[in-house]
Amino acid sequence: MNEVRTRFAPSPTGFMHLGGLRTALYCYLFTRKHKGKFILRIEDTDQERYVEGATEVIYHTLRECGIYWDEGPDIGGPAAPYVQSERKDSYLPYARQLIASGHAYYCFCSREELQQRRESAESRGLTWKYDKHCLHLDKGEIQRRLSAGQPYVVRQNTPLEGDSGFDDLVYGHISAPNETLDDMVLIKADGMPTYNFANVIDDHLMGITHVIRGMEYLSSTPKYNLLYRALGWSIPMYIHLPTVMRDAKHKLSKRDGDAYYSDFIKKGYLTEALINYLALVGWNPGDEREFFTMEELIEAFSVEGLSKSPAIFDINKLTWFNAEYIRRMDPDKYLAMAMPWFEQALGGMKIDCTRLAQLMQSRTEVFSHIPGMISFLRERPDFDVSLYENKKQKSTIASSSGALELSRALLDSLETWTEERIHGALLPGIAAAGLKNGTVLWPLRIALSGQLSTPGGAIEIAYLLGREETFRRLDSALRALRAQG
RNA sequence: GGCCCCGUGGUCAAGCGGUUAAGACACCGCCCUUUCACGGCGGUAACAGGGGUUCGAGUCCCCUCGGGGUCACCA
Repeated sequence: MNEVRTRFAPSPTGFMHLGGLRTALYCYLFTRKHKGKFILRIEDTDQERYVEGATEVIYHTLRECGIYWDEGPDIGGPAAPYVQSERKDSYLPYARQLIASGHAYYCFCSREELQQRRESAESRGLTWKYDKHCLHLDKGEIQRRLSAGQPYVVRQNTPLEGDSGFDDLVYGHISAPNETLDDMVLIKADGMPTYNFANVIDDHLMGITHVIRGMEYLSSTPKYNLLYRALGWSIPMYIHLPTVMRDAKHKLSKRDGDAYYSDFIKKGYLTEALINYLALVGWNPGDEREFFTMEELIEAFSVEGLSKSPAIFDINKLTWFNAEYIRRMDPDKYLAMAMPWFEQALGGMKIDCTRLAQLMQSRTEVFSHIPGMISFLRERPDFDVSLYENKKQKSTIASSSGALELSRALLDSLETWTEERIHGALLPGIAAAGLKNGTVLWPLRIALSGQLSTPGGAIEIAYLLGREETFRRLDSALRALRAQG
């Protein structure tokens, strides 16, 4: 069997979209699995859509994700160049060859004429398809217009009879009656090839054996196959991928503002978690495994595991993956990654960040959630005394005053402010008073934090806050309670 | 609208003619516990509908419905 060669062919029109990233991932996994060559090709035949710097974004996003190409614009290769705009002279000869063999023809219809005829057809309830008007121009007429410099495009001459159905590795047999196929434009008036044409030519010239792409190309594939045959080339294998959806009705789109790789990274999602999750949207390994390194994905990947139906991107599940990856992270790495978020929430506050990180690691789902979870350390929010009420802890607003006074008295004698000492002062004292731990520690935590749930309990928070701030908050809470009662 | 594709719980998704129809996320409950989170245990919840074929259908066929894609001198 010949070597597997695949390609990922994005357009440099913006940031890396998650749908595109998943396509690149599957393409990469398939290729590595089969020990083939993965090629990166930049499709920039549309000058107007070119975005400065977009190519670089593609490069570093892929590399950051652990997707490496064997041939590409920046590293070269036997089929160079790998940027379509640099290959523009190579398409026209093939178009001419197709014209000569009758598989394509010059078309001089202007956009206005086309629009008119299309509208006319549609108003009569007919489905518009290019009417092959220019196919019937005689040679002399064509030559005359050409020499007169009249603008033209080159169109594919699709047959009116027969069938161009083909077999897709994921979707199985796709039927395609030729009569439904339109004569698509191959060469635009500016001399540049259309995406459709350039794709076929480049895939062949680059020796692509397996075309892996989104299923939006499923219905144009028959036309591509006609081109391959007309040129006498062998048709690649096709692996079309189901769409990644935002919800049942919409695909994940750039407009949502939530679809770019960089958006997720900014929010504090980990690349590994994102890749792991993305791999599972539209593919399953056939067993119960959920956590995969890139190596394991390569090992497990198979076309049989690919699904045909569109899959909704579930931010919930991604977040769960992210939280799992964070929990499994080396504590030092967690501290390093969490630090900027700690600083954002705490400003210049002096605090034991190592301890804070220990408390936060199992509670962090997404890094951007951190500031909201710990900002109470910097400034205690105003809170309602009803927070002191907790049935299970036998804590009431009435009992809380006493609990706080007791806490204050027990802590007052402490000189060394460590968790161990705080614990050692508080718990025996609570026991001696004949109270339940929660009855004292619940209100204490509320008084110190001003909120129902916190990372860590009363002792940890008192420690993090430091002696001075702990007493300041205790006293303020006591005052509020007295004012109340 | 024409053509193409898809249709198992809220979501991802096993299942490839015979299963009590897995598992994961989410949700709910219980346990652990000074809150929350983690962890442990348990629970609610699905074959879009209708016809066939078959001893037997989520699995095969047809129709209906629902959804997506595509019909550009965009890629």
